[in-house]
Amino acid sequence: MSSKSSPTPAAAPPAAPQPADSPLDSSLDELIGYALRRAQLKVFQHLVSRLGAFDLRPAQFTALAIIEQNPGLMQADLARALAIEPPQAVVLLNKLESRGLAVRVRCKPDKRSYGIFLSKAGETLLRQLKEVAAQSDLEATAALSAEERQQLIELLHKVYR
Amino acid sequence: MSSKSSPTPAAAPPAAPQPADSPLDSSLDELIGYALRRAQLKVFQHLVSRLGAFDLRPAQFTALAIIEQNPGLMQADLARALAIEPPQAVVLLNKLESRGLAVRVRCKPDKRSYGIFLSKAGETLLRQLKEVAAQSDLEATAALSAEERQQLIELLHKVYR
DNA sequence: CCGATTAGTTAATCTGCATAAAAATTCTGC
DNA sequence: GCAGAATTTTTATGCAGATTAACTAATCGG
Repeated sequence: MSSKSSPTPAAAPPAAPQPADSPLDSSLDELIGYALRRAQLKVFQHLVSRLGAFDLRPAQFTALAIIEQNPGLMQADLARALAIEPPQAVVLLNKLESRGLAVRVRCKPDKRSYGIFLSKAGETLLRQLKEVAAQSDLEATAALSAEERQQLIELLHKVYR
Repeated sequence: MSSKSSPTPAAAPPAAPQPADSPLDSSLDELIGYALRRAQLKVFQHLVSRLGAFDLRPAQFTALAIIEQNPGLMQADLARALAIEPPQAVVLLNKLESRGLAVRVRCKPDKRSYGIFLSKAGETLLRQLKEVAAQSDLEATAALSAEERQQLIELLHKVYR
């Protein structure tokens, strides 16, 4: 009986696993990382579907918001703020610029770098997007009270700050 | 004045944006989705580096934990629990099986499906992995007290349940 | 027994993301 | 002021993860 070719199963077949997808984990439920991943996935997907109406991805919305708060910043700064590599900032900005939402301006004494700004259209759209994002947030976290939302935000800030 | 070829910048160049990466956002800080994404990224990357010592990815660890809790489950069930598509479950299981951590057993009356089980080695390794994951969790959320961790977990469960 | 359905697999494709190298410009030491 | 190092952006390449479509094998319903 020790001549099994494959590793020996460690438990006997209990016939039917429950087909529901909710109680399939258990030891994982104690892990913050696991809960974070699942919650983030849900909220993110909700936002993706909402931004889809504008043909935008979350990172592009984030980029617009960062540019608004830091007009004239350089691409390398934007990349760092988005936690992406510079080459990705290029394609992201290309998209935003080709859609007329942001502009690269050669204005510094240093002619290697650009200053990045929102266009008027970008500013206008961003105002809408902020509302959309805020609402998406509320909807995706409908199970929470306003108080709990505030608690959650503060705890999350503590984690990544 | 209306003859600009590119979209008009909406703000004047304020010379130097602060190079720090911390205070680059602001309206984003009110969004739960944004905070979730950043916190999740941090905790996830921490776990990735810890599991790297075992040449495992987080999804593989999660799969092992799910198999342990649901011995004999079918691949389709596993895919649903992991929120991945069946073809991905195939490559994931191939890896686990080739490393001798899990086994597919044709045992059901239905000879199309497999029952999936942990091997002895898989059970042993999983015990270690759980400790590693729990510790990684603690380290990545070192800014929180035990109480705050419990609060955070409960809030996150409310969001994705 | 035969068509329709289901579980698993394979293959082709796509995407996001990272790394490396290239091009243009600025800075530094002498 | 000039050669070489450093910096900002861009281009090119490659890779891991994921999705889709098509294929095989087995079950189910009449």
